[in-house]
Amino acid sequence: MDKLNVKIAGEIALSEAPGSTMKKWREIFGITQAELGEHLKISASTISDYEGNRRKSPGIVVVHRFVDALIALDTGKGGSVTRRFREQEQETKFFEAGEFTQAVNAADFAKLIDAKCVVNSEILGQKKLYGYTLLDSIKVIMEMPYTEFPKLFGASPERAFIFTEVSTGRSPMVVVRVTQMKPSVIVMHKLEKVDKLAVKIAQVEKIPILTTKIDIEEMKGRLQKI
Amino acid sequence: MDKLNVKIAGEIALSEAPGSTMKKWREIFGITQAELGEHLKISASTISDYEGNRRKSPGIVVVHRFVDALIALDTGKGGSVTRRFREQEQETKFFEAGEFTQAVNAADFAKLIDAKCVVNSEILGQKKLYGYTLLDSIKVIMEMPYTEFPKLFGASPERAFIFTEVSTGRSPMVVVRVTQMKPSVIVMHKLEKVDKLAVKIAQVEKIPILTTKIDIEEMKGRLQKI
DNA sequence: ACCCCACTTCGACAATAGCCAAACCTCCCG
DNA sequence: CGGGAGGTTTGGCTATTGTCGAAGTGGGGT
Repeated sequence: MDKLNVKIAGEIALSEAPGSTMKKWREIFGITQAELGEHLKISASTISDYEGNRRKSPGIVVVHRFVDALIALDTGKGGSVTRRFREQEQETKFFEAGEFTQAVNAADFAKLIDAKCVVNSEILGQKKLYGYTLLDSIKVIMEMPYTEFPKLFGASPERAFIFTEVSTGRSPMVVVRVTQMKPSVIVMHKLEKVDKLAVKIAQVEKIPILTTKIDIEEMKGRLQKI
Repeated sequence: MDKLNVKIAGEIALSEAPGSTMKKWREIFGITQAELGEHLKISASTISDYEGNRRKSPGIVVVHRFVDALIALDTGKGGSVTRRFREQEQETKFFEAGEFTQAVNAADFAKLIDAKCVVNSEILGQKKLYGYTLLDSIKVIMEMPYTEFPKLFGASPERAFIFTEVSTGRSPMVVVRVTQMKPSVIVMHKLEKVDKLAVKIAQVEKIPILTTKIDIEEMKGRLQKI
């Protein structure tokens, strides 16, 4: 059952003037009484009766059909309203952080996620991780306001940054270079060969770079088990 | 209108078997038909009629009363169920963030919320604020998962952290000291005298501390106007 | 001025909700 | 075993809902 549907239905059901609430939602969806009536196979005047609060306690079946009709008609038109509400619901998520309950050695971490160390492998074993942050590199770079950057650290800066949607791996490293964010380890998801500048940055910053090809959900699952 | 109420009402309204859903919720609340009936001044058998789905489309007024009764009865018993759901549903409710549309000087900000600067007042005028974060200090320390910390920053780290429910002000400052969160200004709500260690931390971190006694809702109102 | 569209208002009527009381189940427990 | 607590079932009565169509209102647009 969809959250938006439940919300609309709930609002109508708890309203002192259910009809007015129905009207509000119909208008939000930009649907005319006639359209609605046609879809529901009832006359437009019936809709108006409801919206005018002629029925003080419409049955929930009416409410149910009403809500479904709004969604269905909206979907038929491209679903713009529905989409807007769904988007509103989920706060823009640029990243996902997780913490480990105990320190994890970076080399063990690499094994866990089937990763290969492509840069600075000699210092990998020295790094400890207390958590990880999964980031969509495109989104981080293109959409995330720079003021959000400090957020990426989560509880501890001693963590792995796992970049997804990387092409050459250069941009993520540039970001690491020019900002305060200095993770212990960087994982590039599904990266073929690492950009030269990226390698240089990693060396200067003394951050090992790992690459892995396992599925993201699979990876999250494995990390959760720590 | 409360979210939990809307959710229950919405679920009932959209259910194929509304009575069963009503029953489910009554049981979740651990209320007997008799209790419910008494509260609603209808017979228990009527409740059973509904729960047995004898009415295919109960009116929303019935649903409304039903939901209200559940909440009221639960509240009368201490509100444990209600509380549990609220906690479950809003993990992010540890804090409330707001952004200003323009930079605000910290000294002006202090005036706006009737605050007095008790530490580092000489640098107050140098600080700029782009937003604020209201936090319940007890909750933040006791209940907030580490992974939520980064969210506190909102759009910009140059903001005021307004701690409510403070006793001496020491713990919030310790948190600031040991984590990455370094706001521009810290406001302690209704704090009598500031703890000595807190003062020291503030000096080390160069963060002014303000205190104010105005009502929180009043404060939110004033901040919204910026 | 005229018309169309979106919407409102209202009388009518069959179908259903809303409610009760009384009888009936079913555990659980001393 | 006996009884009480919690729940279900059913017939029955009245108040409302669910629905229509016809007639009416008001704001554009041409």
